[in-house]
Amino acid sequence: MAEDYVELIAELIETRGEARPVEIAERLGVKPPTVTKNISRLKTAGLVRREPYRAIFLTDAGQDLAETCRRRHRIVVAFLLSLGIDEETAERDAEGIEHHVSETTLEAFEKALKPHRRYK
Amino acid sequence: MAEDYVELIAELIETRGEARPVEIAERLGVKPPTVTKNISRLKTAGLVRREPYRAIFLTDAGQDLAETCRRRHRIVVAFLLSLGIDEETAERDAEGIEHHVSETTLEAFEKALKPHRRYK
DNA sequence: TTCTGAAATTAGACATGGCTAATTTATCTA
DNA sequence: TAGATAAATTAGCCATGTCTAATTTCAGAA
Repeated sequence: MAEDYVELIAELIETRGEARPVEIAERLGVKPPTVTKNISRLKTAGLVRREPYRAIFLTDAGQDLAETCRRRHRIVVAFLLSLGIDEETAERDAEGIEHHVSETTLEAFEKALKPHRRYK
Repeated sequence: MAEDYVELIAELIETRGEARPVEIAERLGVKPPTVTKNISRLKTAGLVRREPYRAIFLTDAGQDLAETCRRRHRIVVAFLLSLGIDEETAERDAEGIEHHVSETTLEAFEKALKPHRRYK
């Protein structure tokens, strides 16, 4: 859960300027109360900083995790695309796969990708 | 959960002659009471047939699901191996990945694999 | 500056999947 | 055949992640 949230929060901050529960709920396909509860868990875990009714920010730890997740996501998507899979499927499958890929496998994906230069 | 269970039950029946909770617990890394509870859920779901204190059998639906899962598992493992990943990592990662791979991606894996002929 | 509508939160319920401790059942052996 | 032991089950607890209904807060428009 944490990974999906910090990844999305980082993206929202980048593209929208800030991350709001209502946006997160829409993007993750859950209801706002679920987001509120999960954000407070992330806060307890030291991944986000925030005051009630305000926008959500990532702590340093949160940013690190987000960066790790986004790198994995990028690599997995690029790899699937390099196999000829369509973008929508690649995105959808990567979402599920990225949480289960070891560093070893990720490196193998990168290596298999290198000659193509279709990512980054 | 159901997929992991039926997959393992099918394998145990094949290699051991029968599937017992204690074996399942060991293989999945959970405790026996957890297995009892989950088996009864699988029974409710129509995937297994069984009487208390007896071995576990798959219904037709359970066998179909097991077959589907095992095919996916085989393909994913073979594909990871074909990338040069070691067996242990391939097995471990496949365990997580297989539940998130669409048929489209699975076919892409098979296709990428064909020239190697290292599976089946 | 007040009020209204959207966003967020709280409260409380539910399903899933895990655990420990205690009990029951089945089986094998003495 | 009677006990002992290993397997299985039951009871009851916990954490996670979801929901709906009700309430609170905030911010912009009248």
